[in-house]
Amino acid sequence: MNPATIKDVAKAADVSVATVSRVLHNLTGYSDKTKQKVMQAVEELGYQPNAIARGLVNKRTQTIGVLFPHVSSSFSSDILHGIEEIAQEKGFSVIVCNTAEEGKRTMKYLQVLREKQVDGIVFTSEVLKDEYFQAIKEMRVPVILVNTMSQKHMIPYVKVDDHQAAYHATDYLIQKGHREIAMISGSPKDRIAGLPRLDGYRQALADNGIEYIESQVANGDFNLEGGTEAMKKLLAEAPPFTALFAASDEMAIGAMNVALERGIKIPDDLSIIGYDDLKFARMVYPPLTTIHQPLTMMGRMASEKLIALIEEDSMQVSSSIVSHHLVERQTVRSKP
Amino acid sequence: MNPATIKDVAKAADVSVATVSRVLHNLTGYSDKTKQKVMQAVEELGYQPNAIARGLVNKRTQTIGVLFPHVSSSFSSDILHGIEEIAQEKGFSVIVCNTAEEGKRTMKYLQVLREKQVDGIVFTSEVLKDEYFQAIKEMRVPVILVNTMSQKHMIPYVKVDDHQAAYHATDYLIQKGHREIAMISGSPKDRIAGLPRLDGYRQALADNGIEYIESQVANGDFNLEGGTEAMKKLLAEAPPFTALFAASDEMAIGAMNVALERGIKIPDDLSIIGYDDLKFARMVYPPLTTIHQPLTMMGRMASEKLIALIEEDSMQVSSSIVSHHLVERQTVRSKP
DNA sequence: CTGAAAGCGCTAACAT
DNA sequence: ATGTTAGCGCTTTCAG
Repeated sequence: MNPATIKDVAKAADVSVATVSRVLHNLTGYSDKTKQKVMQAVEELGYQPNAIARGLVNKRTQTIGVLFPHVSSSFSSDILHGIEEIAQEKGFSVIVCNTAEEGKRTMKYLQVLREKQVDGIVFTSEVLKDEYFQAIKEMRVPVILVNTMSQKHMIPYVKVDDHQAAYHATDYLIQKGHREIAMISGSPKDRIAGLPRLDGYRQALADNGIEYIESQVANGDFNLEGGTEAMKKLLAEAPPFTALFAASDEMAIGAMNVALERGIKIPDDLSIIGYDDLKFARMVYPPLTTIHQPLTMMGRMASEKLIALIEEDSMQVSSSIVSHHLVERQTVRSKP
Repeated sequence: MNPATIKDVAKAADVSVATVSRVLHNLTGYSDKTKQKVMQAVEELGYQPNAIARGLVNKRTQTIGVLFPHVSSSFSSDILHGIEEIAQEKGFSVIVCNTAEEGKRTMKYLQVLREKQVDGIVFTSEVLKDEYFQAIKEMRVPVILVNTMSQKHMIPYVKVDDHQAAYHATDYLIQKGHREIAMISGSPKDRIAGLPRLDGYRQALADNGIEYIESQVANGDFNLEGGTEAMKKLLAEAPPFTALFAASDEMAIGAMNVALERGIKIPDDLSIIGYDDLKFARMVYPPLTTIHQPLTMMGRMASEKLIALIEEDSMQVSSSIVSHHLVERQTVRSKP
């Protein structure tokens, strides 16, 4: 008693498989009576089409692959959420691929996705190495980049303008009267999220006639521990500062915690602004003022673009810089 | 110039497709020389097997489906992380399915998974309705439940013992000398995570000769806002309490925030213990003492069990109660 | 309006 | 050691 196939339905309805296929796809070319017979047979047998067989002939699997450096971060899961939402709406399934740190498994996953004949790929938060690009190119499926981009290759992406957002954050602090502003950054070697934010910070300082002091910037690797370490270093080695821009919420919170431990009051003694606006930014106390990245929306946009590319297979690129915004909560105050 | 198929390889290597298939699968029955020829052809043509075609004949897709009520929560993504990790190790891909609140899309997704011929299903954090059970049964693939269970049907699950964990949390507070202990719970109608935790709390009180006071329990729906509301209610309506058990970290943090706002010092004036040990539990200040659920590990276990069921198709059930543990951080202190 | 038949790319008997 | 062939379940000409 295997699952019913289209043949079984055809037999039960006493028609040919072609006809069954026709009514199942709402095509023309059958009488109402036939349709009834077929529908009834489908019903009785509990027939469900086999998407694998269909995929084999159509060369379309209605499936997309999404690559993440870490699936368990709040960051990635917000993006995934958006992607999945649109995908399911449009009748696509999504395969998640955790490429692990440094994209160790990226190549392997790209191969799997190829074998599984996915119709498209979303590549997130990682630099698109040439190797990856080649592999994807050989697959002949559309790709879309989220939260990353490639200057070398013309691939559509969806991201915020990191430079601009960092500028915005820093400038906000300056408008609040701060002049001694430290920064906890990502690695400057990170050309996607590290350098641009650092540059945005420097530019904002420069535009406001504030000298950039190298010791006022510490690298925190984007995570909590990095943030606490960087903060300690800043407190020990940097000239005094009244405000701090952290290039990620996690680092901002790490910094807040060492401030709290040392009796530095936030925002009274020190103003802090973060970056990302992850869910927990509003859960800490005081709630963190930060740069909001519309991650779920970015996921949705990426999904939409990708599916458009798949369906029309008009291979024209069109990237989106989505706008960040600054969420004022309670970790920044005007300098008296 | 379509992607090379096994036929192309066969032609290029001047052998039959059967032989190509043989060497590709490391079977026996070909000479070394043939193997060389085939390998070379594969290389030259950049041949990659088509998993869809393979799936059609093997009736195996090497794909599993995972259903979540919300993919974007830290909670779900930790589980997903574990599932994906093992799956990829064992050569399986995972399709994520966000069933949305109240499992609105569950049935629809179950159908998709059936059509896509997944080899197995992980069902998480939601009650398995009869309707779902029937649908899965018809698919004839193994299922495994994570963070939920079914008394009605014998389906293997992986979860912690909520009753016991809640007992543990409450008893810990009692051992620290507290006697007036409030609780912020989930809905008592939630038979998976709501009621058992409430019962565990009550039992611990009872076993220690402490009277259960109904007004000392407020419902918070597991989320931040619920937590703050519940805390406000408790503060307004409950008899004074020196300790609080929140049935989720989010609610605990919501409670902490209102405490902070009202000048209630934690843990000096009030001890708080949470539940889950999500990533941000250690990011708040003071770091939250809580019940740790090994979510990633639970995901791994589920994945492992599921794949075992798929591969041996020994349909024997075997559930796991995984052990929680209490993480002492800084939100609980002994009552003087 | 309907059916027969040729594949889609691959695996697995069954021959040789 | 190697080739031939019959499907897997479905879609889609092409005939009637």
